[in-house]
Amino acid sequence: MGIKERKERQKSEMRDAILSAALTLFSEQGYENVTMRNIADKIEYSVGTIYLYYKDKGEIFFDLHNRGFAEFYKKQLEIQHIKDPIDRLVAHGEAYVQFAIEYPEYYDVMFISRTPAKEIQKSAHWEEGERTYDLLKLNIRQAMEAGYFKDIHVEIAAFSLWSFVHGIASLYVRDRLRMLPSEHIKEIISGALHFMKRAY
Amino acid sequence: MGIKERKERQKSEMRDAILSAALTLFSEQGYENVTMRNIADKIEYSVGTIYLYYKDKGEIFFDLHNRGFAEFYKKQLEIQHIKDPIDRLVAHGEAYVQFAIEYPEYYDVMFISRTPAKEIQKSAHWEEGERTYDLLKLNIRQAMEAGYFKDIHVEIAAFSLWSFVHGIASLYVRDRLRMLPSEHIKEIISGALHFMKRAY
DNA sequence: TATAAATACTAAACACTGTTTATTTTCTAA
DNA sequence: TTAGAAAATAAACAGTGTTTAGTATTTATA
Repeated sequence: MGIKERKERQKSEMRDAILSAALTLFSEQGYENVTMRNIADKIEYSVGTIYLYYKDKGEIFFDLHNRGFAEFYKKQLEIQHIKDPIDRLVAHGEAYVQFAIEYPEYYDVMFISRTPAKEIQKSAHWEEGERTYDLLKLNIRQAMEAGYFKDIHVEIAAFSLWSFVHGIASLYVRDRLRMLPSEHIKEIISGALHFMKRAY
Repeated sequence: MGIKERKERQKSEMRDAILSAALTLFSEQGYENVTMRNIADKIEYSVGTIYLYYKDKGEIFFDLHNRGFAEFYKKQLEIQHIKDPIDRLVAHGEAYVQFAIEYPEYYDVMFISRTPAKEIQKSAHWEEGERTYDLLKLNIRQAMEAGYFKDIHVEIAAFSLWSFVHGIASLYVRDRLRMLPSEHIKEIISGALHFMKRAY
Protein backbone atom coordinates (compact mmCIF):
# COMPACT_ATOMS: atom_id res chain seq x y z
CA MET A 1 0.00 0.00 0.00
CA GLY A 2 3.04 2.28 -0.20
CA ILE A 3 2.58 3.06 -3.88
CA LYS A 4 -0.12 5.66 -3.34
CA GLU A 5 2.00 7.38 -0.73
CA ARG A 6 5.08 7.33 -2.92
CA LYS A 7 3.03 8.85 -5.73
CA GLU A 8 1.77 11.62 -3.49
CA ARG A 9 5.29 12.24 -2.33
CA GLN A 10 6.50 12.44 -5.92
CA LYS A 11 3.66 14.79 -6.80
CA SER A 12 4.56 17.00 -3.87
CA GLU A 13 8.23 16.92 -4.87
CA MET A 14 7.35 17.98 -8.39
CA ARG A 15 5.29 20.90 -7.08
CA ASP A 16 8.23 21.88 -4.88
CA ALA A 17 10.59 21.69 -7.85
CA ILE A 18 8.30 23.91 -9.91
CA LEU A 19 7.90 26.31 -7.02
CA SER A 20 11.56 26.74 -6.26
CA ALA A 21 12.47 27.05 -9.93
CA ALA A 22 9.77 29.72 -10.23
CA LEU A 23 10.89 31.53 -7.09
CA THR A 24 14.47 31.71 -8.35
CA LEU A 25 13.41 32.97 -11.76
CA PHE A 26 10.79 35.40 -10.41
CA SER A 27 13.21 37.03 -8.01
CA GLU A 28 15.92 37.21 -10.68
CA GLN A 29 13.78 38.55 -13.51
CA GLY A 30 10.37 39.44 -12.11
CA TYR A 31 7.08 37.64 -12.52
CA GLU A 32 6.16 39.23 -15.85
CA ASN A 33 9.48 38.41 -17.51
CA VAL A 34 9.50 34.74 -16.60
CA THR A 35 7.81 32.42 -19.09
CA MET A 36 6.28 29.04 -18.39
CA ARG A 37 8.84 27.65 -20.84
CA ASN A 38 11.64 29.13 -18.72
CA ILE A 39 10.34 27.29 -15.68
CA ALA A 40 9.92 24.09 -17.71
CA ASP A 41 13.49 24.33 -19.00
CA LYS A 42 14.81 24.85 -15.48
CA ILE A 43 13.21 21.67 -14.14
CA GLU A 44 13.99 19.82 -17.41
CA TYR A 45 10.39 18.94 -18.24
CA SER A 46 8.09 20.04 -21.03
CA VAL A 47 5.79 23.04 -20.61
CA GLY A 48 2.64 20.95 -20.53
CA THR A 49 3.83 19.01 -17.51
CA ILE A 50 3.65 22.11 -15.34
CA TYR A 51 -0.06 22.35 -16.11
CA LEU A 52 -0.55 18.87 -14.60
CA TYR A 53 0.58 20.31 -11.28
CA TYR A 54 -0.58 23.92 -11.46
CA LYS A 55 -3.72 25.29 -13.06
CA ASP A 56 -1.91 28.33 -14.47
CA LYS A 57 0.97 30.72 -13.93
CA GLY A 58 -1.01 32.67 -11.36
CA GLU A 59 -1.51 29.63 -9.18
CA ILE A 60 2.24 29.12 -9.01
CA PHE A 61 2.56 32.70 -7.88
CA PHE A 62 -0.20 32.29 -5.34
CA ASP A 63 1.42 29.23 -3.86
CA LEU A 64 4.61 31.22 -3.44
CA HIS A 65 2.55 34.11 -2.11
CA ASN A 66 1.00 31.87 0.54
CA ARG A 67 4.42 30.87 1.75
CA GLY A 68 5.32 34.54 1.83
CA PHE A 69 2.29 35.46 3.92
CA ALA A 70 3.04 32.77 6.46
CA GLU A 71 6.59 34.08 6.61
CA PHE A 72 5.27 37.66 6.94
CA TYR A 73 3.24 36.90 10.04
CA LYS A 74 6.05 34.84 11.54
CA LYS A 75 8.51 37.71 11.07
CA GLN A 76 6.14 40.05 12.85
CA LEU A 77 5.64 37.70 15.78
CA GLU A 78 9.40 37.34 16.21
CA ILE A 79 9.69 40.91 17.49
CA GLN A 80 6.86 40.63 20.01
CA HIS A 81 9.25 39.65 22.80
CA ILE A 82 10.81 43.12 22.81
CA LYS A 83 9.86 44.76 26.11
CA ASP A 84 10.05 48.47 25.37
CA PRO A 85 6.94 49.41 23.35
CA ILE A 86 8.79 52.00 21.28
CA ASP A 87 11.64 49.67 20.40
CA ARG A 88 9.01 47.10 19.54
CA LEU A 89 7.15 49.45 17.21
CA VAL A 90 10.36 50.39 15.41
CA ALA A 91 11.27 46.71 15.10
CA HIS A 92 7.75 46.08 13.80
CA GLY A 93 8.30 48.62 11.05
CA GLU A 94 11.72 47.22 10.27
CA ALA A 95 10.31 43.71 9.99
CA TYR A 96 7.59 45.02 7.69
CA VAL A 97 9.98 46.79 5.32
CA GLN A 98 12.50 43.98 5.51
CA PHE A 99 9.84 41.57 4.31
CA ALA A 100 9.07 43.76 1.31
CA ILE A 101 12.76 44.02 0.40
CA GLU A 102 13.34 40.30 0.82
CA TYR A 103 10.21 39.15 -0.99
CA PRO A 104 9.23 42.00 -3.34
CA GLU A 105 7.06 39.76 -5.49
CA TYR A 106 5.07 38.64 -2.48
CA TYR A 107 4.69 42.17 -1.20
CA ASP A 108 3.46 43.25 -4.57
CA VAL A 109 0.44 40.97 -4.73
CA MET A 110 -0.35 41.46 -1.09
CA PHE A 111 -0.44 45.24 -1.02
CA ILE A 112 0.11 46.80 -4.43
CA SER A 113 -1.06 44.84 -7.45
CA ARG A 114 -4.53 45.45 -8.73
CA THR A 115 -6.05 42.38 -10.35
CA PRO A 116 -5.47 39.66 -7.76
CA ALA A 117 -6.80 41.94 -5.01
CA LYS A 118 -10.32 40.61 -5.20
CA GLU A 119 -9.11 37.04 -5.21
CA ILE A 120 -6.88 37.76 -2.26
CA GLN A 121 -9.69 39.35 -0.32
CA LYS A 122 -11.77 36.22 -0.73
CA SER A 123 -8.99 33.92 0.32
CA ALA A 124 -8.20 33.11 3.90
CA HIS A 125 -4.91 34.91 3.52
CA TRP A 126 -6.33 38.37 3.90
CA GLU A 127 -7.36 37.34 7.38
CA GLU A 128 -3.69 36.93 8.11
CA GLY A 129 -3.27 40.45 6.79
CA GLU A 130 -5.89 41.75 9.22
CA ARG A 131 -4.19 39.83 11.99
CA THR A 132 -0.99 41.76 11.40
CA TYR A 133 -2.96 45.03 11.43
CA ASP A 134 -4.49 44.01 14.76
CA LEU A 135 -1.01 43.25 15.98
CA LEU A 136 0.03 46.79 15.05
CA LYS A 137 -2.93 48.28 16.93
CA LEU A 138 -2.10 46.12 19.95
CA ASN A 139 1.46 47.40 19.97
CA ILE A 140 0.21 50.97 19.66
CA ARG A 141 -2.18 50.52 22.58
CA GLN A 142 0.61 49.17 24.73
CA ALA A 143 2.72 52.17 23.78
CA MET A 144 -0.22 54.36 24.81
CA GLU A 145 -0.31 52.70 28.20
CA ALA A 146 3.37 53.57 28.53
CA GLY A 147 2.49 57.23 27.91
CA TYR A 148 3.07 57.58 24.17
CA PHE A 149 0.66 58.70 21.42
CA LYS A 150 -0.93 61.29 23.69
CA ASP A 151 -4.27 62.66 22.39
CA ILE A 152 -4.19 60.43 19.35
CA HIS A 153 -6.89 58.01 18.29
CA VAL A 154 -5.54 54.50 17.90
CA GLU A 155 -7.13 54.18 14.44
CA ILE A 156 -5.32 57.28 13.22
CA ALA A 157 -2.02 56.21 14.71
CA ALA A 158 -2.33 52.72 13.18
CA PHE A 159 -3.28 54.07 9.78
CA SER A 160 -0.45 56.59 9.90
CA LEU A 161 2.20 54.02 10.81
CA TRP A 162 0.91 51.56 8.26
CA SER A 163 0.84 54.21 5.53
CA PHE A 164 4.36 55.16 6.46
CA VAL A 165 5.90 51.68 6.21
CA HIS A 166 3.78 50.81 3.19
CA GLY A 167 5.00 53.99 1.52
CA ILE A 168 8.61 52.98 2.05
CA ALA A 169 7.97 49.40 0.99
CA SER A 170 5.99 50.20 -2.13
CA LEU A 171 8.38 52.91 -3.35
CA TYR A 172 11.14 50.37 -3.00
CA VAL A 173 9.27 47.48 -4.60
CA ARG A 174 8.03 49.54 -7.55
CA ASP A 175 11.44 51.11 -8.06
CA ARG A 176 10.61 54.74 -7.37
CA LEU A 177 13.73 55.58 -5.36
CA ARG A 178 15.85 56.43 -8.36
CA MET A 179 16.61 59.95 -7.14
CA LEU A 180 18.22 58.63 -3.96
CA PRO A 181 21.90 57.63 -3.94
CA SER A 182 21.54 53.87 -4.34
CA GLU A 183 24.42 53.06 -1.99
CA HIS A 184 22.64 54.82 0.87
CA ILE A 185 19.08 53.57 0.38
CA LYS A 186 19.21 51.06 3.22
CA GLU A 187 20.62 53.76 5.48
CA ILE A 188 17.94 56.28 4.56
CA ILE A 189 15.17 53.75 5.12
CA SER A 190 16.57 52.92 8.52
CA GLY A 191 16.85 56.62 9.32
CA ALA A 192 13.23 57.16 8.33
CA LEU A 193 12.01 54.38 10.60
CA HIS A 194 13.78 56.02 13.53
CA PHE A 195 12.62 59.49 12.49
CA MET A 196 9.04 58.27 12.89
CA LYS A 197 9.63 57.76 16.61
CA ARG A 198 9.38 61.52 17.03
CA ALA A 199 5.65 61.30 16.36
CA TYR A 200 5.00 58.66 19.02
CA MET B 1 2.28 78.07 -46.07
CA GLY B 2 -0.22 76.90 -43.41
CA ILE B 3 -0.16 73.31 -44.57
CA LYS B 4 2.96 72.43 -42.68
CA GLU B 5 1.49 73.97 -39.54
CA ARG B 6 -1.79 72.13 -39.97
CA LYS B 7 0.15 68.89 -40.38
CA GLU B 8 2.06 69.50 -37.20
CA ARG B 9 -1.18 70.31 -35.40
CA GLN B 10 -2.74 67.11 -36.70
CA LYS B 11 0.30 65.12 -35.65
CA SER B 12 0.07 66.62 -32.19
CA GLU B 13 -3.66 65.91 -32.04
CA MET B 14 -3.07 62.30 -32.97
CA ARG B 15 -0.49 61.94 -30.21
CA ASP B 16 -3.00 63.47 -27.81
CA ALA B 17 -5.69 61.06 -28.91
CA ILE B 18 -3.36 58.08 -28.42
CA LEU B 19 -2.30 59.42 -25.06
CA SER B 20 -5.74 59.99 -23.62
CA ALA B 21 -7.02 56.66 -24.93
CA ALA B 22 -4.00 54.99 -23.31
CA LEU B 23 -4.47 56.83 -20.01
CA THR B 24 -8.10 55.74 -19.77
CA LEU B 25 -7.26 52.14 -20.58
CA PHE B 26 -4.14 52.01 -18.38
CA SER B 27 -5.96 53.29 -15.33
CA GLU B 28 -8.91 50.96 -15.92
CA GLN B 29 -6.95 47.80 -16.59
CA GLY B 30 -3.30 48.46 -15.83
CA TYR B 31 -0.39 48.95 -18.21
CA GLU B 32 0.34 45.24 -18.64
CA ASN B 33 -3.24 44.33 -19.49
CA VAL B 34 -3.73 46.97 -22.18
CA THR B 35 -2.71 45.94 -25.69
CA MET B 36 -1.63 48.16 -28.53
CA ARG B 37 -4.66 46.84 -30.41
CA ASN B 38 -6.94 48.03 -27.56
CA ILE B 39 -5.54 51.54 -27.92
CA ALA B 40 -5.83 51.37 -31.71
CA ASP B 41 -9.48 50.25 -31.46
CA LYS B 42 -10.27 53.08 -29.07
CA ILE B 43 -8.99 55.76 -31.45
CA GLU B 44 -10.41 53.88 -34.46
CA TYR B 45 -7.10 53.44 -36.27
CA SER B 46 -5.05 50.38 -37.11
CA VAL B 47 -2.30 49.18 -34.80
CA GLY B 48 0.52 50.13 -37.14
CA THR B 49 -0.55 53.78 -37.12
CA ILE B 50 0.34 54.11 -33.46
CA TYR B 51 3.91 53.18 -34.32
CA LEU B 52 4.07 56.19 -36.65
CA TYR B 53 3.58 58.42 -33.60
CA TYR B 54 5.20 56.45 -30.80
CA LYS B 55 8.30 54.27 -30.96
CA ASP B 56 6.80 51.63 -28.69
CA LYS B 57 4.38 51.02 -25.84
CA GLY B 58 6.91 52.22 -23.27
CA GLU B 59 7.18 55.62 -24.94
CA ILE B 60 3.43 56.12 -24.55
CA PHE B 61 3.80 55.30 -20.87
CA PHE B 62 6.52 57.85 -20.30
CA ASP B 63 4.73 60.58 -22.19
CA LEU B 64 1.81 60.10 -19.79
CA HIS B 65 4.27 59.94 -16.92
CA ASN B 66 5.71 63.31 -17.84
CA ARG B 67 2.33 64.97 -18.34
CA GLY B 68 1.28 63.76 -14.92
CA PHE B 69 4.36 65.27 -13.35
CA ALA B 70 3.84 68.61 -15.05
CA GLU B 71 0.31 68.84 -13.63
CA PHE B 72 1.55 67.57 -10.29
CA TYR B 73 4.25 70.23 -10.03
CA LYS B 74 1.76 72.97 -10.85
CA LYS B 75 -0.51 71.82 -8.01
CA GLN B 76 2.38 71.84 -5.58
CA LEU B 77 3.44 75.35 -6.50
CA GLU B 78 -0.03 76.61 -5.66
CA ILE B 79 0.56 76.20 -1.90
CA GLN B 80 3.97 77.84 -1.85
CA HIS B 81 2.48 81.19 -0.81
CA ILE B 82 1.64 79.88 2.69
CA LYS B 83 3.88 81.71 5.18
CA ASP B 84 4.10 79.34 8.16
CA PRO B 85 6.47 76.50 7.22
CA ILE B 86 4.53 73.89 9.18
CA ASP B 87 1.19 74.90 7.69
CA ARG B 88 2.90 74.85 4.33
CA LEU B 89 4.25 71.34 4.84
CA VAL B 90 0.84 70.05 5.91
CA ALA B 91 -0.72 71.76 2.91
CA HIS B 92 2.00 70.22 0.76
CA GLY B 93 0.99 66.77 2.00
CA GLU B 94 -2.68 67.56 1.50
CA ALA B 95 -2.01 68.73 -2.06
CA TYR B 96 -0.07 65.54 -2.70
CA VAL B 97 -2.84 63.23 -1.48
CA GLN B 98 -5.48 65.40 -3.12
CA PHE B 99 -3.72 65.00 -6.46
CA ALA B 100 -3.80 61.22 -6.07
CA ILE B 101 -7.50 61.26 -5.20
CA GLU B 102 -8.36 63.65 -8.02
CA TYR B 103 -6.21 62.04 -10.72
CA PRO B 104 -5.80 58.42 -9.64
CA GLU B 105 -4.91 57.36 -13.17
CA TYR B 106 -1.97 59.80 -13.32
CA TYR B 107 -0.85 58.96 -9.83
CA ASP B 108 -0.88 55.33 -10.78
CA VAL B 109 1.31 55.84 -13.81
CA MET B 110 3.68 58.15 -11.94
CA PHE B 111 4.26 56.26 -8.72
CA ILE B 112 2.68 52.82 -8.72
CA SER B 113 2.60 51.19 -12.15
CA ARG B 114 5.31 48.77 -13.09
CA THR B 115 7.57 50.76 -15.38
CA PRO B 116 8.89 49.38 -18.65
CA ALA B 117 12.34 48.21 -17.61
CA LYS B 118 14.32 49.55 -20.56
CA GLU B 119 13.43 53.18 -20.00
CA ILE B 120 14.50 53.19 -16.35
CA GLN B 121 18.13 53.78 -17.29
CA LYS B 122 17.30 56.98 -19.14
CA SER B 123 17.04 59.27 -16.14
CA ALA B 124 16.04 62.23 -18.28
CA HIS B 125 12.48 61.06 -17.79
CA TRP B 126 12.81 61.48 -14.05
CA GLU B 127 13.83 65.15 -14.07
CA GLU B 128 10.26 66.31 -13.55
CA GLY B 129 9.96 64.06 -10.53
CA GLU B 130 13.14 65.42 -9.01
CA ARG B 131 11.82 68.96 -9.27
CA THR B 132 8.92 68.19 -6.94
CA TYR B 133 11.22 66.34 -4.58
CA ASP B 134 13.50 69.38 -4.47
CA LEU B 135 10.49 71.51 -3.62
CA LEU B 136 9.75 69.25 -0.65
CA LYS B 137 13.33 69.51 0.55
CA LEU B 138 13.18 73.29 0.19
CA ASN B 139 10.08 73.43 2.38
CA ILE B 140 11.73 71.17 4.95
CA ARG B 141 14.86 73.36 5.06
CA GLN B 142 12.73 76.42 5.64
CA ALA B 143 10.95 74.59 8.49
CA MET B 144 14.40 73.78 9.88
CA GLU B 145 15.33 77.45 9.85
CA ALA B 146 12.18 78.07 11.88
CA GLY B 147 13.41 75.56 14.46
CA TYR B 148 11.72 72.33 13.38
CA PHE B 149 13.24 68.96 12.42
CA LYS B 150 15.96 69.27 15.06
CA ASP B 151 18.88 66.83 14.64
CA ILE B 152 17.38 65.35 11.48
CA HIS B 153 19.11 65.09 8.13
CA VAL B 154 17.09 66.76 5.40
CA GLU B 155 17.35 63.68 3.16
CA ILE B 156 15.84 61.49 5.86
CA ALA B 157 13.06 63.94 6.65
CA ALA B 158 12.20 64.32 2.96
CA PHE B 159 12.18 60.60 2.35
CA SER B 160 10.07 60.03 5.46
CA LEU B 161 7.44 62.60 4.56
CA TRP B 162 7.30 61.40 0.98
CA SER B 163 6.95 57.77 2.03
CA PHE B 164 4.18 58.77 4.39
CA VAL B 165 2.04 60.63 1.85
CA HIS B 166 2.79 58.08 -0.84
CA GLY B 167 1.68 55.33 1.53
CA ILE B 168 -1.64 57.08 2.07
CA ALA B 169 -2.08 57.87 -1.62
CA SER B 170 -1.20 54.41 -2.90
CA LEU B 171 -3.34 52.57 -0.35
CA TYR B 172 -6.20 54.81 -1.43
CA VAL B 173 -5.60 54.51 -5.18
CA ARG B 174 -5.15 50.75 -5.07
CA ASP B 175 -8.16 50.29 -2.81
CA ARG B 176 -6.45 48.77 0.21
CA LEU B 177 -8.43 50.72 2.82
CA ARG B 178 -11.36 48.36 2.92
CA MET B 179 -10.86 47.53 6.58
CA LEU B 180 -11.44 51.15 7.47
CA PRO B 181 -14.99 52.52 7.89
CA SER B 182 -15.51 54.02 4.42
CA GLU B 183 -17.52 57.00 5.68
CA HIS B 184 -14.54 58.10 7.78
CA ILE B 185 -11.71 57.57 5.31
CA LYS B 186 -11.29 61.25 4.43
CA GLU B 187 -11.32 62.05 8.15
CA ILE B 188 -8.69 59.43 8.95
CA ILE B 189 -6.46 60.62 6.13
CA SER B 190 -6.75 64.18 7.36
CA GLY B 191 -6.05 63.01 10.90
CA ALA B 192 -2.95 61.17 9.73
CA LEU B 193 -1.59 64.24 7.92
CA HIS B 194 -1.93 66.26 11.13
CA PHE B 195 -0.56 63.40 13.23
CA MET B 196 2.64 63.62 11.20
CA LYS B 197 3.22 67.17 12.51
CA ARG B 198 4.29 65.58 15.80
CA ALA B 199 7.49 64.41 14.09
CA TYR B 200 8.42 67.84 12.76
C1' DT C 1 3.96 -13.21 -16.88
C1' DA C 2 0.95 -11.00 -20.32
C1' DT C 3 -2.12 -7.38 -21.06
C1' DA C 4 -5.61 -3.89 -20.36
C1' DA C 5 -6.22 0.45 -17.93
C1' DA C 6 -4.55 4.35 -15.78
C1' DT C 7 -1.05 7.70 -15.31
C1' DA C 8 2.78 10.80 -16.68
C1' DC C 9 4.57 13.18 -20.15
C1' DT C 10 5.30 15.64 -24.54
C1' DA C 11 4.98 17.85 -29.30
C1' DA C 12 2.19 20.58 -31.67
C1' DA C 13 -1.38 23.66 -32.00
C1' DC C 14 -4.24 27.84 -30.57
C1' DA C 15 -5.27 32.45 -29.53
C1' DC C 16 -3.14 36.00 -27.87
C1' DT C 17 0.86 39.76 -27.40
C1' DG C 18 4.31 43.83 -29.18
C1' DT C 19 6.42 45.04 -33.25
C1' DT C 20 7.82 45.15 -38.32
C1' DT C 21 6.96 44.59 -43.20
C1' DA C 22 5.04 45.25 -47.66
C1' DT C 23 1.19 47.29 -49.70
C1' DT C 24 -2.51 50.42 -50.49
C1' DT C 25 -4.76 54.79 -49.92
C1' DT C 26 -4.59 59.73 -49.40
C1' DC C 27 -2.62 64.06 -49.87
C1' DT C 28 0.68 67.56 -51.83
C1' DA C 29 3.35 70.03 -55.10
C1' DA C 30 4.71 70.48 -59.94
C1' DT D 1 -3.36 66.17 -64.25
C1' DT D 2 0.01 63.50 -62.31
C1' DA D 3 4.44 61.94 -60.09
C1' DG D 4 6.05 61.55 -55.54
C1' DA D 5 5.60 61.92 -50.67
C1' DA D 6 3.07 60.96 -46.63
C1' DA D 7 -0.28 58.40 -43.94
C1' DA D 8 -2.68 54.34 -42.94
C1' DT D 9 -3.33 49.59 -43.17
C1' DA D 10 -3.33 44.38 -43.59
C1' DA D 11 -0.53 40.78 -42.93
C1' DA D 12 3.30 38.71 -41.08
C1' DC D 13 6.81 37.53 -37.32
C1' DA D 14 8.53 35.93 -33.06
C1' DG D 15 7.16 35.63 -28.71
C1' DT D 16 3.58 34.58 -24.77
C1' DG D 17 0.16 31.43 -21.66
C1' DT D 18 -2.61 27.61 -22.31
C1' DT D 19 -4.93 23.43 -24.46
C1' DT D 20 -5.03 19.52 -27.35
C1' DA D 21 -4.18 15.00 -29.06
C1' DG D 22 -1.18 11.54 -28.92
C1' DT D 23 2.93 8.84 -26.96
C1' DA D 24 5.49 6.60 -23.40
C1' DT D 25 5.49 4.63 -18.87
C1' DT D 26 3.63 2.55 -14.83
C1' DT D 27 0.11 -0.02 -12.42
C1' DA D 28 -3.39 -3.46 -11.57
C1' DT D 29 -5.64 -7.56 -13.15
C1' DA D 30 -6.01 -12.21 -15.59
